[in-house]
Amino acid sequence: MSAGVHDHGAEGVSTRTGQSGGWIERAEAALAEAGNKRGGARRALLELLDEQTCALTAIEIESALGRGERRVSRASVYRILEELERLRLVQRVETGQAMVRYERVCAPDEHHHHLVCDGCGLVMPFSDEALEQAIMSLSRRVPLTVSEHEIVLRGECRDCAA
Amino acid sequence: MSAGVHDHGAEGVSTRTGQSGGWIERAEAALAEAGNKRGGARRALLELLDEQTCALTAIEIESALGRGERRVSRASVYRILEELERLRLVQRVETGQAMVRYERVCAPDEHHHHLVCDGCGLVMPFSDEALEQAIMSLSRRVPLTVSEHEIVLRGECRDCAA
DNA sequence: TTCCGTGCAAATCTTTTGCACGGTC
DNA sequence: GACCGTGCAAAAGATTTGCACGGAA
Repeated sequence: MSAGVHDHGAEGVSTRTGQSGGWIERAEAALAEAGNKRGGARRALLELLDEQTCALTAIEIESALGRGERRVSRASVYRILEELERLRLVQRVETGQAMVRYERVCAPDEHHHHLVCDGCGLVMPFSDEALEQAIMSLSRRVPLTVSEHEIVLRGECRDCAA
Repeated sequence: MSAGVHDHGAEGVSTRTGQSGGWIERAEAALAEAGNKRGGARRALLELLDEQTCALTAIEIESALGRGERRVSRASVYRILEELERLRLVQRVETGQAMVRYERVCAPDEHHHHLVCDGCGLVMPFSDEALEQAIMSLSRRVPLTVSEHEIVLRGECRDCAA
């Protein structure tokens, strides 16, 4: 089937670094549409998120940006992420690690979930068609108008098991 | 199939209040086995968790106990939950609501996941056999020795939609 | 008697908020 | 010029830790 673990050479699934079908452009357009002006901090954050393979915490984002040429204050990181989440350009990921993670929302066909290593904290994306089918079918039978779902598998990664 | 939403009169699934196949007894035994002495706070917390239909936050646990005859300090709530989690008698549930929730771990056939209403914060348990199958199958094809999984469906509950 | 369980208060850490300045429109 | 975006510092919460006492073994 399609248990695609991204960026790990497994059964062919999209790698999602960089060219993301113009996520940044889409984001900037949506932001403008929503009546926002441009801003350097937000631009830097968008570029960082667009390069990511998987979800980052606010702290990781802050320090990643600190290393580059455009420093961004932590308050701005949170404010910008909040706005992006509202516009559904970014989504939160709860990995059970005491801090929320954020990642860009990509095209539906790039929809994925997460593997978390309890040992080292590594977070990896994966996707599986059968799982999505089960979720979709389930969503119709539940007393809730389901708008999103999140799945996390926890365990021990290969390095930690070695 | 079996999209069982507990305690909502849907297609027959276990209600899980009270008689839980002796969860408290199992817990006390495991605790003793691990070299712990007895304690009033922990006993009260165990009884509370055993009565629950679904996951509670530490704060909710503290105030629920505060209303009863045995008050328990917040620090103890966290320490006890931590110990119970280590012994796999309790599990954390990340509902994306800024606070971690905890619930007792019951028999495998009572294994369930959660529906969360974005409107009012209501958390409901559900279980689905097809979903578990998909997860099990998937777990074998992933570069991680999977020990647990967590699924959250978010949306709008009937009351909030009305 | 020894050691664990618990309460209390202080410390940590993530996330949020208030305010002021500077840039965008 | 008006208003938004951003940095800084303080505030707000949840969770954790240090310490001392009382109960369990």
